[in-house]
Amino acid sequence: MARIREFDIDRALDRAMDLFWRKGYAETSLQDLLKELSIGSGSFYAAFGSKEQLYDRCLERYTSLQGGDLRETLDGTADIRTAVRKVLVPMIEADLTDPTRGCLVVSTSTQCGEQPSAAERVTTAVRQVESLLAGALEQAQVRGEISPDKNPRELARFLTTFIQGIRVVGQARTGREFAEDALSVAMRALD
Amino acid sequence: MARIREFDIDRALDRAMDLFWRKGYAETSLQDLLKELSIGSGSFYAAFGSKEQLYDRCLERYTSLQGGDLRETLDGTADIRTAVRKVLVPMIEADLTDPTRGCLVVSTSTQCGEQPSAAERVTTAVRQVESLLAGALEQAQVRGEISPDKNPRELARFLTTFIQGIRVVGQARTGREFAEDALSVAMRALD
DNA sequence: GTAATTATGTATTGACCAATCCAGAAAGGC
DNA sequence: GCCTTTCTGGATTGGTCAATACATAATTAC
Repeated sequence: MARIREFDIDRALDRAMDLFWRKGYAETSLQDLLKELSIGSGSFYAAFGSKEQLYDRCLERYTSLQGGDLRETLDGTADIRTAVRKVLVPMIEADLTDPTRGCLVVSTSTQCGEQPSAAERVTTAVRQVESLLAGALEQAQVRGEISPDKNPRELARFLTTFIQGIRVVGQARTGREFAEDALSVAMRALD
Repeated sequence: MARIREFDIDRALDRAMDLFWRKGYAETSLQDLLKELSIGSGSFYAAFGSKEQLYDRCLERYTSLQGGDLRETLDGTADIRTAVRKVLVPMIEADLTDPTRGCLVVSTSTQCGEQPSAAERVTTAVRQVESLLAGALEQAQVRGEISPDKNPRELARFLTTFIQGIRVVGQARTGREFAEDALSVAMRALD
């Protein structure tokens, strides 16, 4: 019927997501993207519409991947405290390894406040984290790991907020000890 | 000796800081700044050097003002729990009133990772919050408001991290209840 | 093989960007 | 009044931006 596309859209999305993640929306120019994806502008606009639309798809992909990871960790770990640590420690490590990267949701929330679709995705992402944590905490409470007088939703909202904080101080380069001290206090909220 | 400057540098700095705060670094063009400050480009570059240098001065001003407010609240409030609430509740309220504004330090940390002077100011700002909180917590411990087996520095690092998280979820528009639930759990860390 | 359709990449568009230039204005020294 | 100095703001610079236009290449249907 017609000429077939020479590049893999999903691979391109992954690469674009990674570039936005590293450089941020404003600092990533179209030329940067074309170079990274090794395609021309014709192909770019035919496939993605615009830089803004591509960013939206990348953000969607990011939150979907992050949500999947979170769900997997929470579902696959017996003890809730171990599970929460399994979620948070890799974040601390990631920020130590590469402080420029951070979290795409956090940077979107500060950079794209004027773009409605991005703002909506940020809200959804935070709500998703809240809801996954709340579910895991409820189950842990049923298992008796969490005191019956705790409120799982409150705890989930607290942990969600704390996670965002960890991503910020991670980028602030305050070091491992800082984040680990904060984490050890936060963990006691579950007791 | 020579012609005197027709605008007040400090007033201009305040207005510029406010503009950067509302729109972010990348989204604030030089024309925006010139219009906001009601000056021409000649005066601008004579007074501030460059957009980047101006941003740095605005950030310095912001952290200095925020630090002063924090110190004042902590010093001027007898009970540490009341003091911490007095710090956090207005932040929650501010994010509800104007979710686009957020915190200049948080947005700088995600936007200006490549600019060394900005990154350094972010680190300093976070360290300053940590240190002010640690001082207040130590005093509270001496007064007997905080259990002797608590570590003030750990608590300060925790609260500092949590504050950054509050600023992020504030921009994520998850609503008042979310932030207040998170806060009520966080406060129990002091018990 | 020809027509129809879509992908590709270069060249180009108009807008905007931060920053500089420069001619003139305003101030004080003498 | 004149000279020196600094401020002022419009005009201009060179560069980059996202996006489009278009000629060409590749593919399938028939």
